[in-house]
Amino acid sequence: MAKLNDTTGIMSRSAQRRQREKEQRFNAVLTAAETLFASKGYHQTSIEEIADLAEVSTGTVYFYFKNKEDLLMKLMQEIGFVLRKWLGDELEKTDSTLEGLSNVGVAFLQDFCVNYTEKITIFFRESVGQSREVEEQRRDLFVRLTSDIKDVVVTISNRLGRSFISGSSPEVIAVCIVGIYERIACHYLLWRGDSMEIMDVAGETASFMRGGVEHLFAPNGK
Amino acid sequence: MAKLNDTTGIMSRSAQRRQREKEQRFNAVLTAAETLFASKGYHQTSIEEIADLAEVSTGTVYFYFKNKEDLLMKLMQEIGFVLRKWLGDELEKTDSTLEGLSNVGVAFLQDFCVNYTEKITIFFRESVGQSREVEEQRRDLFVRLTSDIKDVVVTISNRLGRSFISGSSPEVIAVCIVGIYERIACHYLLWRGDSMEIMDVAGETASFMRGGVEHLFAPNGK
Amino acid sequence: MAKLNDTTGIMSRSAQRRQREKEQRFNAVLTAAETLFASKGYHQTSIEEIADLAEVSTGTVYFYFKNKEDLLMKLMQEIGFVLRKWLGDELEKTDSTLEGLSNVGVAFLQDFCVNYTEKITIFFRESVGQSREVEEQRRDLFVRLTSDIKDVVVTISNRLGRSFISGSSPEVIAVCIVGIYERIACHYLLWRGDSMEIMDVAGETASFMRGGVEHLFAPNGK
Amino acid sequence: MAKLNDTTGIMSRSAQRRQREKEQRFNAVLTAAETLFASKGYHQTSIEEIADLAEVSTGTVYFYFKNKEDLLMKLMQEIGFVLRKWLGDELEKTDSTLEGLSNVGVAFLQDFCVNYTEKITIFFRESVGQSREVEEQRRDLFVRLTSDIKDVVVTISNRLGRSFISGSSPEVIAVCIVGIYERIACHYLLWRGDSMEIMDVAGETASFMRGGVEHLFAPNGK
DNA sequence: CATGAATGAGTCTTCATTCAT
DNA sequence: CATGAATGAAGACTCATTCAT
Repeated sequence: MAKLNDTTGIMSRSAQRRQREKEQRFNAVLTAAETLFASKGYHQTSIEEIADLAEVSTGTVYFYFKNKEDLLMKLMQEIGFVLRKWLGDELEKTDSTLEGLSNVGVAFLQDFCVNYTEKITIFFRESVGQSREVEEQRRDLFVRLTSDIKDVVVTISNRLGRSFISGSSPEVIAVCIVGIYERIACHYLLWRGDSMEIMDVAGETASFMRGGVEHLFAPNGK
Repeated sequence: MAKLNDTTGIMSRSAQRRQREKEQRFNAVLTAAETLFASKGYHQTSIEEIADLAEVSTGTVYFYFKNKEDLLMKLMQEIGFVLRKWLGDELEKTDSTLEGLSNVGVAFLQDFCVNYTEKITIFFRESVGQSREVEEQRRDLFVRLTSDIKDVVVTISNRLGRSFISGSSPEVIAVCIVGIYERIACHYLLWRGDSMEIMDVAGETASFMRGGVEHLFAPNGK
Repeated sequence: MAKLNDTTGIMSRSAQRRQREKEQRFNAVLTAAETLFASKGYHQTSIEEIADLAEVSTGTVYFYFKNKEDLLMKLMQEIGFVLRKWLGDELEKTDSTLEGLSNVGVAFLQDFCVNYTEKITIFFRESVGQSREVEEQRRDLFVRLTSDIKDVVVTISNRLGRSFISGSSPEVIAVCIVGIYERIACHYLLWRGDSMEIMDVAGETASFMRGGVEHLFAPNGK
Repeated sequence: MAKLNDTTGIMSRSAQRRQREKEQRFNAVLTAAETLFASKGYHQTSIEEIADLAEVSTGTVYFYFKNKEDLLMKLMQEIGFVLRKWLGDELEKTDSTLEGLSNVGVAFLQDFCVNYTEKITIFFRESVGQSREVEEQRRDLFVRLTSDIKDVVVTISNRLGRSFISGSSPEVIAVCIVGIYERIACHYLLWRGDSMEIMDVAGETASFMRGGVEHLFAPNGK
């Protein structure tokens, strides 16, 4: 996962072990924070609780993270990394068709959200309305995701030989898609806590998305 | 706006005035909280700051509101009231057509969000990830809005003599619509802070929405 | 009971009524305070609660009493008055014999404490450890009661033609007696809350007291 | 005195020192609280004052004690421990005679009260009429002391081959004794603040007590 | 006189952060 | 490096008291 100091030089065995232990500690703290932030909320979680769960001291937390906010920032980075990695992989599997995009949407709800509920919770709930820095990073991640999706949408349109009704369409589409999946996930997974239901609605959600995208294609030719 | 004690009995003039002043104070505090929560954030705002801005003492704040959380709850109530009132009025103006729904979407971004940016900010950002009670109320409001929209969608489909691909479609549609408008508002208004841009994208957003809705109509078979 | 302004002059009927109402209000507040102080404790009782129970406003409380402490002071005065009145009456009934003193002791536990539990609670518990003024008044009442008892003890000894082993004996005896009855009341009534038990031990307590007094008589030498 | 964590395992020297310092801090805070509670009163003493006197920060007070009430509770524990330890030691010195009991009574006033005036003040004054928990602990201590004394009284009677006029006599006697010494201490030491006088009355108090006890012995008849 | 809304000083309490060992 | 005790600024909240009506 995350690397702390990528001092990829020659190292003695013991130095390697120490290096490994450091990374383990770093990840232990990060994981503990993820668990607690998701279940109790960012403000309701104290550094001491995180340290306890990670089986380290509070001081150690501050060795790896500048402060509580930094912990959340690093967590967001990790979440962003995992999410975009997943999205990239999924998108690659597709053949740049609307069908493929639909499949990714279904997979997002049925696979990603179900398996990474904590990450989703932090991204969609706990990181909201915190400090300016966190908000900025949150926005960045959203922008990047939007951009990823926009690119796919553009690719799809090219492949189909279609254009959009305006230059801003791809972005609007991407933002809409992100909004749809955010709220569907919140509504059916975080609030209703029902991973059955989300399976059911995944298909319809994808249909809705597809309909939206198609509706912004410019009238087809001639 | 908000009424405190609607003791609409016989009252002396002076009693009426005092009653009025009480309501004014209540609203002054609520408005101050709205302003500060929206600009600085809920946690970054202290009761003292709210009191100062409302030109009352901290004690007065606690006379009208049980505690800080209660202030946020009452604020959410007010926001919910205004938002649903606005939505209800707008929806009524439409003739239960997709065209009408699109217009409401446009108006939401171009009118409501621009004129009530603070309310939008609190609803979409500052009320997120707070205590269980606040989260519950937030969810309630979302559910109610979703329900409002679902009803319209059903009405439209009836009027068109069309049905949906599944029984859950109207709800999925409503959730998607809410998600779209939430994120579009956040993206273009709260983050970019550009009320020009939101004017531009309002139309395309409405188109996307319309496409999504239509795509969940069952094939219009004979 | 307590008089507020003893303006015993000529008064119009309405003035008399108003006077009466004032006294009623004064007593209502005092009684409410007594009830609440005894049941919830002095510090746990707010002026507002007292006002509510007395069915007046907080402002009215402050019209009759300088402040919260004054309320406790006046309450102590009332308690002191009732207690010393009762004691005086009871002692008068006796014929200045040890037997008579014993009877008073029994009556104190069986009658007074049972009928005036709230007053006892405030005197023995709630008035303890408050401000300097209250503590002083408490001490004064104790001193007065001690003095009352000392006088009786001296009278009894005179009547018996006996003297004490030292000049300070009567006072020591009185203080001991007060201590005995205070703790017996606390132990069996306030803590065990059992008014049955206190009936049982009243006799033995009186015996103990009697034995103590007699033991401080100087040897009945020629 | 008080031990915090009696981890009597193997410890490095420095760990031992740190452990010792922790206990010292704990005791410093406890002692500061004792001093201030006794002199200014529980409610009139703020945590900040205690921290100042103990030369620590307010945070440190909360590191060792859950809250202000806990501080009082722990103080009461300590007082109870010291008092019962002293009483146990003194009673052991006696040969279970009334004479011995009298001596303990004298020593209580002349030694204990004079040397531990603050503890006495808190036990007899400042811990009264606080929260339910504190009152409960206070009662517990009283009950325990009463029980200790009851046991001695029973032992004495056995040794003398005498019985009491009723089964409840030993307890009544014990409660009376506790009451006597409580009030004598308050009257002469806390109120008059005269440690001379208490020396004088100690003997007579003991005589009174002795007379009381003897008077509850059943007639020594054949 | 009675009312009850307004006041604001006073406290407890939390907890992120630091740093000596 | 890890530890965890110590720090202290910050803030929520209470409630006795006042005073305009």
